[in-house]
Amino acid sequence: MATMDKKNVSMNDVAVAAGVSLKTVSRVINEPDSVRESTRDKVHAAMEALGFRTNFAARSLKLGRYGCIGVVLFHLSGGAVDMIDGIADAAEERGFALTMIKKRAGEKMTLADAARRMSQLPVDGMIFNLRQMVDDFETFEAPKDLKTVIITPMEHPTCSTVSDDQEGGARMACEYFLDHGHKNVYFVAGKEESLSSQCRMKGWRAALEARGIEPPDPLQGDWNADSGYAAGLVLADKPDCTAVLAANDCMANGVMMALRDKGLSVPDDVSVIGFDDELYKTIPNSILTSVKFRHRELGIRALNEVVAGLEAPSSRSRTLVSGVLVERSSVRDLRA
Amino acid sequence: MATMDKKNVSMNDVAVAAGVSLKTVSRVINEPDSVRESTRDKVHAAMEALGFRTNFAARSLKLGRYGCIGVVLFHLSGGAVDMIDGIADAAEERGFALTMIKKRAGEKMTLADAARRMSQLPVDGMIFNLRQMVDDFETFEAPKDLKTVIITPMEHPTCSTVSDDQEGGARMACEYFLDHGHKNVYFVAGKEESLSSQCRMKGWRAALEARGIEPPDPLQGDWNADSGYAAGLVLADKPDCTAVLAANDCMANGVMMALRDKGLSVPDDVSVIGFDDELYKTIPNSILTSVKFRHRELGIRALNEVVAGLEAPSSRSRTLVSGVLVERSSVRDLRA
DNA sequence: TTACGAAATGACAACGTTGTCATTTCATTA
DNA sequence: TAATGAAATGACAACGTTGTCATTTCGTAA
Repeated sequence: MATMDKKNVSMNDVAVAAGVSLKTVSRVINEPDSVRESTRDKVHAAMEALGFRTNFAARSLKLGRYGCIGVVLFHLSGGAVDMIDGIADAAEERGFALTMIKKRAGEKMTLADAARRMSQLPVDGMIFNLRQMVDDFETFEAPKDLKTVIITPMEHPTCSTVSDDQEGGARMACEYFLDHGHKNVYFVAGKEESLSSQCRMKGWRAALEARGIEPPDPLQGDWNADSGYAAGLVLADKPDCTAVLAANDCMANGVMMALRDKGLSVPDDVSVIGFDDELYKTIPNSILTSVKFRHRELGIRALNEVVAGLEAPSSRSRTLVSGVLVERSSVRDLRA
Repeated sequence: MATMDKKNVSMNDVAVAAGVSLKTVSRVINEPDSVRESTRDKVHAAMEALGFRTNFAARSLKLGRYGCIGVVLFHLSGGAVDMIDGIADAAEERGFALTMIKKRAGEKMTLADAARRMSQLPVDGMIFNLRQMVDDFETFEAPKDLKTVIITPMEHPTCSTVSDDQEGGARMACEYFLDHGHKNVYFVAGKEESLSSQCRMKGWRAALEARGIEPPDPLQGDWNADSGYAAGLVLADKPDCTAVLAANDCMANGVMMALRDKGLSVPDDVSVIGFDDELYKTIPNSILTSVKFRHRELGIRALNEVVAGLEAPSSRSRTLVSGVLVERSSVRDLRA
């Protein structure tokens, strides 16, 4: 009555039970067509009965690959969900699993640290999600045998990178203001160390300067609504302020609330554009025009780039995923 | 000049280069104290020179374990970020990496499917993040050699589960209303298929019934502000409505906006409580009292439960992580 | 029936580690 | 200096797969 269940059922156990050779079991799994149907059935029955599952370690040792892509999260923010979603879906589709590690809060992790850790894990290639500066960014060289893609707005000298076109998105929003007859655009920045905020600011500056407009001093925020509100109070007192670009929707909302509290109307008195297009989730009948980035697409591209690099020892590439301006009614047309 | 760089550097290569035996190299890595310092240095030098990194597959094949915990995302929502964050941090701390797979949109994945896929991957135990019902929930049995923890508000007959105490959180909010002198509480639900919404509703019902109050019909929402706004318009017309519990903050905000548009004041005329405590990010000077769940803690608990099950072949357990009522000023005290 | 080529199956080595046990080297004491 | 035991090192097998090549079985035609 005592069924002695062995710890791990191996192919050999299955082979013995089915009365065939080890190699035949292997064939049933990897090239079933090369095995006679009657034999196949016996083997399948034995596998079922014993509860066999192929051993990942042995298999990948033999094959020399894992079928896993590493993901290093230097930073895990809200937008990261959709990106991970994209990475995971694309991986699934191409038959890969993900191996994930994360920088701990407070911990200092360089690209080299991440690469070192990853290369001890079951991983054929890797993706770094990097939204802030890191010490060895310029000097880092990826392991030659581990295709590495970095998700970051910065260009890297040797690694492939993928990014939202944050700068382009900001430029687009600015030009939208200008094309609607606005003569100037104020900017509310996100957290200072955030690369996203820096890029958005850069795009804003570039767009204004391209039309010969001197950019006013940007206002410093911290991504949250309260900092936007504070900025809005300041802006409400500037008579030349007709257009405000806020580095995200929460701050944009803060700005709008402050303007309203100061007796100004959006968009009649002041026009506002935000980023991320997420205000509609929280505010009913939201009117905020916003630049939306396709984070999911970003993840998909990153994963595809890694997988491509696995097959062909590809060179460095740079992918930009453009943003989309979601138009609502927070921008007034000053022409005519 | 042509340096022939071998594809993979093995311990044997290092051993030859350092003039020691294979086993000595192994020892330098796994039990450095048992190796004379001079030898150790030679080996380290050789490892450095050749760029040696231990082979994950071979190592885990020999050891019979991977040092990885599997995470299955049946569902990837906003709150999941913090949970993943917790899982990842706790894993890091205990020296584990994560292996992740995700249900694709539209795909049908049962617990058995997930377990089957995972057991072919490098994984010592696994965590399922399950926020909706799944066909084989009741009948599922986890592989005996793979400790399985399910993050879900439902109790499972054989697997350990971890969950926010959603029901308790809703009860807490309700009682808070009642303790402040309210005679009844209306409820705005989230998406119908969401277990979170169902549990929150259950807690709301239970709290009212416990005080002999007949719960009014709940209003159906879809998590977004607009659906909350619609509910708010309806509630504004109910003279007996002094307290509204909305299943999340976005809908709560929608309710508040509708009430305001109907000329009612929060909290003077109607009191409101939400869930998740995230409105303050989007709304400046937010007054919304909200039940906050500690998703990060949830992830940590889940991971710890898995790891504990690895060491001691533990039995089934059920962990509830309590919520916290973040008090602001959206509830009026009707006593006195 | 026999011979033949193709299809199906099997024996054995190899992947790169770690565990077991045997052997060598070293420092210490008589 | 020789004897002793402890410390350091090494030889070899084993983990569970897959690749290579040899062998057996089968169906078909002479």
